[in-house]
Amino acid sequence: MMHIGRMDAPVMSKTLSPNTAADALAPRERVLQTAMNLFYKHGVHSVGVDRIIAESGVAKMTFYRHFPSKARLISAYLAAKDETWQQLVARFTGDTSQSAFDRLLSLFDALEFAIIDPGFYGCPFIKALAEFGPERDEPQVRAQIHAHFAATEKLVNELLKQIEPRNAKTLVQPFLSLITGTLVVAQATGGVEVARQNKEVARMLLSR
Amino acid sequence: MMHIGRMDAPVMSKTLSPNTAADALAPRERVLQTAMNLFYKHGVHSVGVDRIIAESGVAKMTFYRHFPSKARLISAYLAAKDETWQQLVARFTGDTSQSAFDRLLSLFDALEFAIIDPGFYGCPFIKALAEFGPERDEPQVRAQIHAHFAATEKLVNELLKQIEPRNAKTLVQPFLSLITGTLVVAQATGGVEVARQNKEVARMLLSR
DNA sequence: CTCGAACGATACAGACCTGTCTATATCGAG
DNA sequence: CTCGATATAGACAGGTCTGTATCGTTCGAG
Repeated sequence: MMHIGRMDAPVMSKTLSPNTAADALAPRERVLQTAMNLFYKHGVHSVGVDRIIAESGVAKMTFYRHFPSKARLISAYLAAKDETWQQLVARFTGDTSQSAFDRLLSLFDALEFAIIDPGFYGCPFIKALAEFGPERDEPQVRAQIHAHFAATEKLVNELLKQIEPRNAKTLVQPFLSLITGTLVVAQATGGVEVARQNKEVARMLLSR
Repeated sequence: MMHIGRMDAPVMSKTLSPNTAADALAPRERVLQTAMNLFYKHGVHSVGVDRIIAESGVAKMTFYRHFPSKARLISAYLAAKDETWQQLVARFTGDTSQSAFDRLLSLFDALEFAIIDPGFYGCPFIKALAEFGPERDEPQVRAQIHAHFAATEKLVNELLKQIEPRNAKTLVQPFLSLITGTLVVAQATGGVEVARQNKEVARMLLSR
């Protein structure tokens, strides 16, 4: 349920000494890296496997050996994006010696950190939610998307219950709105100041 | 700049008396209606013109007479979505006899009205923003998307300047975050209560 | 050294994509 | 009635999509 990718992990079969520099990665990692960039930038439905295969410099059969279908590659892409996001969140809000108040506010520092990256093009899961509508196909992908939002909701809910147990229920979704809205507004405007401003708004909401 | 669609508007060439009921519309309107539903539900890139032509019961040449390319149809789709949204906003916030405070809060009633519709699948422009990344193609479509967000920002900014002129600048993007976040959270969770909760949050922010 | 697994290169199948073309039918205006 | 505009029906071109198949090569393990 957690790991979508394979476990065999050839990672470094040949080229024991790093050859050139760029293409020294194992084929599976080259494919995944290329897919990460292209899927995130252009959307999963606008990028075909042919392009990923060409730009990753891998044979088609090698691609299909590691990812039996495009849907599996999309799953691996979302799983990797989720993992980096969870690590970022843990880095900013994981210090349990801090107060829940500070930890929740630090979530907006994590947003700013993500947004300030020049390679930021919006939240991958909001974009994936837009590309996979209420169809019945690709249930695996849809499950990953919802799991991501559920995890964020759980974190916010637990922190809010420590801060303001009485108003936690009515504040969870507003905080989720503020978080997702930060990412959408940053994507639409290209600006980065929205994260800091929303952090102050969050502080006000918690300090009534 | 405003109108993307054609002006000729055949609308009712024949069938002066409404024939059956459903397919009594002019071909152009049938195509646009079908495209509205399919594009909004499945995303513009997942739906081909062949399907729109088939489901609208129109000949291919008729389609291409009214919409010289798929991009033009997407433009017409977004223009129509924007028009209905602007009408909804005007209906809820256009009463200038009310206070700017009440008008801005009414915007969240408009959101609730939109979300409560069983055919709600998220904000068409957030979804379009996700499907049209930072590419250089389709500049017309990208311009429409940004014009939509700019219009919302302008409205919020003008209302905020009347309510709290001193803090308007730092509140515009938080309010835009709250608005877009409302739509994303409603899409992701399927719930409708987020609109009301965010309205109360907005009230708190304006009543410090 | 030999065998087998992984990889590269490329051709191929069948479906779908956008957009064009031809031929025909209908209907209102002059 | 005739003409022109608009509609239908459907074939077609050229490209792209996902996924499979074929043929070598490379390289490490036994």
